[in-house]
Amino acid sequence: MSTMKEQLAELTRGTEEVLPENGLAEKLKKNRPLIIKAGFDPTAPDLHIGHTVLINKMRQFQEFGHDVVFLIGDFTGMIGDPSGKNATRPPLSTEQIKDNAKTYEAQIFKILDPERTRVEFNSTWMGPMDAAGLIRLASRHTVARMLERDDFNKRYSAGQPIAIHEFLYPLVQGYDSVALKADVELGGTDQKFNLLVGRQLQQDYKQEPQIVLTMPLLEGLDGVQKMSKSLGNYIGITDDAGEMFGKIMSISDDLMWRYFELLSFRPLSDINGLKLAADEGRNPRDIKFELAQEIVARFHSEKDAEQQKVEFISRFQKGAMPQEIEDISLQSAAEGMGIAHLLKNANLVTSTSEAFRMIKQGAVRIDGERIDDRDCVVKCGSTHVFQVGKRKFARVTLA
RNA sequence: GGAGGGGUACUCAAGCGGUCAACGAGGGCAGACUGUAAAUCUGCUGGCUAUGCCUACGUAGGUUCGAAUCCUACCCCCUCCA
Repeated sequence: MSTMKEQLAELTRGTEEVLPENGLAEKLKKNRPLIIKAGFDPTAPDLHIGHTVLINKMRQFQEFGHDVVFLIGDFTGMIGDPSGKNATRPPLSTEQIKDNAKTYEAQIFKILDPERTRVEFNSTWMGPMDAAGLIRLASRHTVARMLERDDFNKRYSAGQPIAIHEFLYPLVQGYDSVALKADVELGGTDQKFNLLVGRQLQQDYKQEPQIVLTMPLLEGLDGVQKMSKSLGNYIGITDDAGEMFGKIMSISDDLMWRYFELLSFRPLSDINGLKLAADEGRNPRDIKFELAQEIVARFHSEKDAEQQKVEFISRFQKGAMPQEIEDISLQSAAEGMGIAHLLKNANLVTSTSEAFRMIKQGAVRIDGERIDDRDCVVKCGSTHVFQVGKRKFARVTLA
């Protein structure tokens, strides 16, 4: 059993903020399992490793014997949030939410211990609440305080509209903490305000307010914008091992350190050692290997991680063809098929126009030989490896 | 309810009768250089049965030899006033 001090050091590692500052220590002094809450949106069951920053933190709490609640905000999901740009986001059905929850579980249990994770839905208590209850809840907070929230504030002073229901979302989220009697709530830095509303509501409901612990939002592969599916700069936790390994290897050196800090389970002393090694001339690429291996091992296996490293070295350091190339069979009515059509039919490009463009730019190879002739025809009864760019390969048999 | 502003490709943003598949920027993709890093340079960035054709500037019509550009109606968004 670790001392409280050690616990505290581990639990605050990588956090953006802990509010109030000494609160967590106070809670830990209680010497009982704390209730740790973290809320998730039911509409996006496909997690990427950016989300795991938070889940990793949940895991740490779990390791110290605390109770983790994975809260799915299905109530708001059922209403459907009409704010934002894509106005017609359809409300989710109960069925869909159940499916999404299953998907969530399959993904988060690669990190969390299922035995010690409670999955809850806020519709459990929000569903039965009537209009009077909601108004009572709304009376706990003032417009002025709502407007303190940064984004509301900006929109308000910029004369942009804020719909009434947007004020209700933080209240509902805060009420979730009341319903769960949360001791600690984890969230991204963007959630800070909402998490603080939880504290206030708990006090109103005569509970000891939760500790708010915010985690930074992880930058995406571009290193600038936050990781998100819609920006396409993400590493999905269901990505296959090769893809995952490759994506990690493609990040910049600066970003690598950020990922070490937020994604690695290795102790800080280890990471500092690696930084020192880099300063002394060790190739950052090799350090990146270690990161890639750790992450791939987490979501796949040690064996996969090792294999991907070997594969990576042969592919990119020695310029070999990939080990596994998808086999595709195509039929042709004529005696052959034009290269552009073949590439399109093999899904190496999205259109024949794109195929022509790629050829023009020297990105297309057949069995390693660059193709310059856009009218090149591949004869039937042959099998060749086609390549577009550095990463797309297919072994096509033309019948 | 009234007044005004606006809807252009992945995003922002020009264009306001032909030379517009649509300037420019960002993003993305590809090539060179590398460590599948960054930075930098270059090219590309609607589709097709491919040196031509087809579809695209909110939607539907209209004027015109010709429209993203003009007219009409409609839809949507935003701001201000009430």
